[in-house]
Parts: sequence; C-alpha cells; structure tokens
Amino acid sequence: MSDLLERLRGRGWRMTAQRRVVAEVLNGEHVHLTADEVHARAVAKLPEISRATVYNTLGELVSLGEVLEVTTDKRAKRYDPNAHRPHHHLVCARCGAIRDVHPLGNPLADLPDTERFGFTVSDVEVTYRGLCPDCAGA
Amino acid sequence: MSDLLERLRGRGWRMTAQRRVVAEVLNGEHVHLTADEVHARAVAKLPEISRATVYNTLGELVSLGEVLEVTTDKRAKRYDPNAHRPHHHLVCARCGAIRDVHPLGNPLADLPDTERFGFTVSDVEVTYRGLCPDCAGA
DNA sequence: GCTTGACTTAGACAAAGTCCATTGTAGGAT
DNA sequence: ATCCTACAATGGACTTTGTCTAAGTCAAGC
Repeated sequence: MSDLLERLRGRGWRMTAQRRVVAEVLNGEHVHLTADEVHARAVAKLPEISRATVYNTLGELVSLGEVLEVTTDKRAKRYDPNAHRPHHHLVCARCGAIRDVHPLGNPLADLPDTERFGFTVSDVEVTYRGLCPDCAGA
Repeated sequence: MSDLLERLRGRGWRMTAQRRVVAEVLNGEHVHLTADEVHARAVAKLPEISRATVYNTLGELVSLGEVLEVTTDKRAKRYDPNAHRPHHHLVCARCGAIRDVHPLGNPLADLPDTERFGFTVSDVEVTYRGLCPDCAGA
C-alpha cells in the first residue's frame, strides 16, 4: 500500500491528505467501488473532502494506470485497484456483484487481422454475466 | 425490416406510429445509436414523439431480444439492432467509433469452473479497444 | 362506432459526472 | 523557519442520461 503512495510520489505526484485518503480507500478493500462509494469512505476519514476532488483523483489514478475503470452496468463507473495483474470480470445480472476472473487463452489473439478494420487494437475487456449463487438460489 | 414489425405484431405488440418509427430508425442504419440519437432521428419522422416513449420502446425491444444494449463507454448506452447474430465490439478509444467483430473461439468456454465461483454464467461480452485508422493516423 | 386498457406525453425528478472561480497548501527556495 | 507560487481542493452550478407520473390519446376487438 505504501508501495502505491511511493510510486505516486516518485512520479511527481504532489501528496495531499485528500489524495492519500483516496489511495488508501482503494487499497484497503479488494472490491470494486463506485465513485460515490469511494467518496463515502473517504469522507469517513477526512470529512471535508469534496466530490469533485474524489473524481479528479480517481481520474488521475486511472491515467497513471494505477487503477482500472470498469463500466459493467449502465449506472456508475467502478474503480478496480487491481490494475497490475490483467484480469476480467464476472457480474451478477441481478444484484451487480462483481468478481475478478482469469479466463484461459488470450482474447486479444482471437481477433483475426481481417476483423480489425485497420484499428490498432491495444486492449480487450471481457465481461461474463450470469447469476451469483445467492440470486440463482432464491 | 417489415420482418421486425411482423414479429413484433405476432407477439401481441400493439402497433403505434411511435413504435413503428423507432423500429424503422434502428433497422435503417447499421450503426450503434444512443437513445438520444434514436430520439433525434425519430423526431425527424414524427415530430411529436417524446423522449419517454423512445426510452420505453427501446427497453421493450431489448426485453424482447430484438435489440442489444451495448455499454462501451461511460456515457450513454447504445442500441445494436444486429441481435440475431452473436458478435462483439471494437471501439476506438478516441472518437468512440464502433465496429461489430467476430473473434475466433468461444470465450464462454474459456472460463474454467474454478473461476466461476458458483455463478450461473449465461453470457459474455467482449470489447476490444484501440485506435481507428483515422485517429491513429492523425 | 364504441369501449377499454394499453400507449404516449410533457415535464418534474434523480443520479452520475463535469466545470469553474475561488481559496488553500505542499514543497522548493531563501 | 518562513515565504512563494504553482498546483490542488472546494462547493455549487450545470450537464447529461435516464426514470417516473398523472393525465390525455388511440389501436384493436366487439
């Protein structure tokens, strides 16, 4: 965790109480939080922090490649701190629960040149959908 | 196209001018429109149509399986009329252009049981990201 | 041509996110 | 240790996307 703060400082990130709190929130839990949830947890540690700052900071962390933005549903973006090991997501269609998963194979290699239409393809995002045990059982 | 209208009528869909116009807009162009774009095109054909009706109708078409909802970016949902041939999407990270693509293999089979966490996995959505020729060239 | 219940409408509302002018402050310079 | 200043934070207005509701309208069956 201080790894993250160290890395950021090394890249010339100006360290402020707000940024530290946001980074701590993301590192503290291995879940996929919405911006609002990050804000709520940040407020618990630093009551004066504003929504705009949380959005700004999240945006910077994404630009720096420290955090992934995940848009699994139409609602809010979610932020995934597990940016250094490539992985994909499994989402419950009913309750929205998200798990990180590691499929076999390399989906990037599965897109033939004839299907690339001249694009420079750099990334692939796989989202599995289904029902989690709780929602399927009920 | 009248195929679509026929199918819908066969399923007990009450046919109205508004619904016809929305269905025509989706069938008319092989692009991925946002709800607002659908509304704009629908207004061109039927000026009195309201936003709520477009949203309702799109939602019904999705429920009926005639149209796919695609959420490639954080902005608006897009609607893909090409629901009867399974496919995935290639998105330009800069301009947002979308192409339908057909990767090799079956990503659903690439998720081992040990990575399913008890979920009933029913669907998979693959989004390739990169730069389109225009954006990469510039 | 009626009737009826499903459909449509306009506009208020809500949620998620962005923008901007102002105020505050981290960290280097002195 | 103190000062400076560029960068960061604030908060509130604003935008975008989508949902809801009460009242009016109309497609389809009789």
